[in-house]
Amino acid sequence: MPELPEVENVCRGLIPVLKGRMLTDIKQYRENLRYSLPIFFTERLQGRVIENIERRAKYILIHFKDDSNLLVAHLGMSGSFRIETDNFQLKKHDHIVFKTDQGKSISYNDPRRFGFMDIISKENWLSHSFFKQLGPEPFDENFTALHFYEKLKNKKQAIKQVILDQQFIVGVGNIYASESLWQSRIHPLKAGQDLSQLECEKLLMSIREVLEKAIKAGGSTLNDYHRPDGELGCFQHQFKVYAREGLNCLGNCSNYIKKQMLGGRSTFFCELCQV
DNA sequence: CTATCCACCTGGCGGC
DNA sequence: TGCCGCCAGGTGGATA
Repeated sequence: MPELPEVENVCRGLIPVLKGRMLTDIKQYRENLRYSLPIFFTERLQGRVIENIERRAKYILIHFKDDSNLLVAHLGMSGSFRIETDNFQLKKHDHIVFKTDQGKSISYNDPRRFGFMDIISKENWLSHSFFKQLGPEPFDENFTALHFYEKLKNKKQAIKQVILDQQFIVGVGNIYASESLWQSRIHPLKAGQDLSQLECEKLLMSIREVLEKAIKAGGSTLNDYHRPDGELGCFQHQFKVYAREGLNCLGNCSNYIKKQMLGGRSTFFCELCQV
């Protein structure tokens, strides 16, 4: 579910409810999500005042006032937050519930438990194992098409797998990889090192465009993804290729969308439009 | 180094 | 109705 646009929307949805608020009560219903939660997890967050919430790659970072620690959350495949104003009812797969001094409850729900949370030191957080290997943010203006091209030079891997690699560029997941490649008319199986400089420009531009549109649409809702306020994303209605196997290509051709497994992930594309 | 497979989990769907 | 296999937005470890 959560690629960059969804995580970005989650952060934006949490800010109005959490920023400046004190965590007055934290309940933890499991010892572990994907990994073990840190010891004294609830105790360490109790009474903390949230200073800000930001996104790095697909991670959510929660900063506290007068605290040298950072709460880090990753949604995995099925994690979501839900804000309840009153009469909080625990739902299936609610694993952690934060209550604020305004009486709002924010629950972290994650059926598959591929998500995780940790409390890490704020100092040198960038060198923490979560972050030190991450590639550039797609919207980082310092990351240019030329950098993209240079970085691709020795990549024999299929370009779709390259852009899914968070060490190459962060935030692109399985949906937006297929969408960006269709947008830039590049075949997902093309070797990274075979992309021309022009193709790199088109692809980086497409990644930015697709992610930007998806953020504005509130992300994509497949199954049960929702924003913290309960609103659904609607970018799935703008998919050009993802989950459109056998349907007509929306480019200037009369072809249909093909689906192929690549590195264990389904990949959607048009064999005529994408070269 | 790279590439491939697969494990981690639950749930939904289609086929029989 | 039920059972079974397959698939799902991500990441990271083992293996060749």
